[in-house]
Amino acid sequence: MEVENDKVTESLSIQPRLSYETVAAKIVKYVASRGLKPGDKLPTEQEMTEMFGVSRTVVREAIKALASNGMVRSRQGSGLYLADETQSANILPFVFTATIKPETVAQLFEFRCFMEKEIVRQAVHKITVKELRSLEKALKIHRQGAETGNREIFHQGDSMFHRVLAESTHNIFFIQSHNNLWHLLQIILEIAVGETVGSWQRAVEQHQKLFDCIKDGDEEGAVNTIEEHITSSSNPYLQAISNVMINKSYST
Amino acid sequence: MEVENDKVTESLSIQPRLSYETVAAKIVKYVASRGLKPGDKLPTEQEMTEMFGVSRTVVREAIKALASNGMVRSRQGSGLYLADETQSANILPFVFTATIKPETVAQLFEFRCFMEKEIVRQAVHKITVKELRSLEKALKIHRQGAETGNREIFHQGDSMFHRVLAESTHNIFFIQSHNNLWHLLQIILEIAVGETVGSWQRAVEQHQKLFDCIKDGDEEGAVNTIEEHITSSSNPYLQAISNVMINKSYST
DNA sequence: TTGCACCAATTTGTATGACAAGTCAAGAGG
DNA sequence: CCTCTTGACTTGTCATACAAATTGGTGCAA
Repeated sequence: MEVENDKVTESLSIQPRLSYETVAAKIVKYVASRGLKPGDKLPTEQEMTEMFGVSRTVVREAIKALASNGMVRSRQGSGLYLADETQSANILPFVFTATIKPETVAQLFEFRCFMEKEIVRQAVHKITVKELRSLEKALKIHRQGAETGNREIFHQGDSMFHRVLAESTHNIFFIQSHNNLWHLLQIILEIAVGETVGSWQRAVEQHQKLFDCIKDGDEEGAVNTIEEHITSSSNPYLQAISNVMINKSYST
Repeated sequence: MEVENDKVTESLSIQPRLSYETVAAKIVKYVASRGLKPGDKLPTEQEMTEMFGVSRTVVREAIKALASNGMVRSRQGSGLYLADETQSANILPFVFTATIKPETVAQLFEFRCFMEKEIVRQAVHKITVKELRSLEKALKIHRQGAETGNREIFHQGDSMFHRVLAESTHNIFFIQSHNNLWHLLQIILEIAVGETVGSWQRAVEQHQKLFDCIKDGDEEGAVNTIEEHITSSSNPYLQAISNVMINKSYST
């Protein structure tokens, strides 16, 4: 009974026990109360030590914690700044590599499919003309990469297409979630494969079809297409990860 | 063209610039190569300074970065440990949107509603008996808090209920997304309100109804209930935020 | 005046030493 | 065998010092 209670309290983390957690919370509060925007400058470490009455060590650890979550960015010689909203955390790749398992990857794709379907659903209704043009541009790059066999170009088009799609929801949380997911996919791609995954041609066709559906306002068609797209692209990933896991000798 | 290329490379961010990032990466690598599991002990800070050839300062900042991502947990006097499964590896962090605006909060609730509906939908099918018991326990705490007017107890029950719900999806990405959302809500609650929001009694009733639906396998009823729950609880937040924004003089 | 190089102050990054606070296990004593 | 104490060990915090990078201004020269 008591144990469970402790667990709850801990997970809430409303009462930070450690000093650096307190300071981190205070920094967040400071930022919010001042209405600071991305790119704005934060007080210097020295000023914070005075503001919060702790040593520079603690302030720095708090900053590092926030930085690893992608909230602040520190520039040597210059100062601390609020990071760009859409930017994702920088420690994230490292953490993820430690916990990657075939099971996790399967969950990832389940989650991604769920997210992308909603993104597409919203895109059909909310996308602007400008975004539609960007989508078309991405599609063009994507196709060019596939035809010329240029992996980097292909990837760039792919990435841009999905990014614009996410942005067309005009909801920062969908955008960030998508960014994070995409980031993780890149890591998996890098670790497991390093080579081409699935059929490039098919991917381009699916993007084209998706684009047409969105342009025509065909929600059902768009959702079906994205689902097919995600599903067909997930299998190669899963297989690749399995292979990597097998090859690696895990001494338990 | 060159710039764009750099941007892509940067977004992959496999090359940490700062020392503490390098060390963080090495720690993760160490963990992965040893196949360490949640709960396992890590080398001491002292050992790490020797392993990586850096000062204890850097090692500690690296640890703090990993800790804030939920990967490691440090216990004073004891040592460093890999965090529990559910807590480990905060893979999907929301970059805290520094500018809390009514618009952002509205987006947050839209996103949350979308997420919670799916969580509930999955919970109906996947929840275990044990989790159902935990849910009931949370409900009991929640009600007790409401009846006695104890804000902390009430909140504890509320938090536990939703957490168990998320865990019942058995998908780490849903769990983490929920954790992050909840965390954001806490911050907003603390900044904007600091007091009770909405009707406690109604919240308890909705949880009870949701519990019954899940127990009976009534997916549609459960989804409708959670939607009603989120919607009815979002309005007070939005209003509170609006008030805060108005009261605060924002000199742009 | 304008442009350039230089310098000095500021700020973050890293290293080191010290002590406080908490944990843990071995050993003394019953 | 059990309990308590002690002391070594480990993380938490503080203070200081210097390195490295940035920034803004100063002064010289064209």
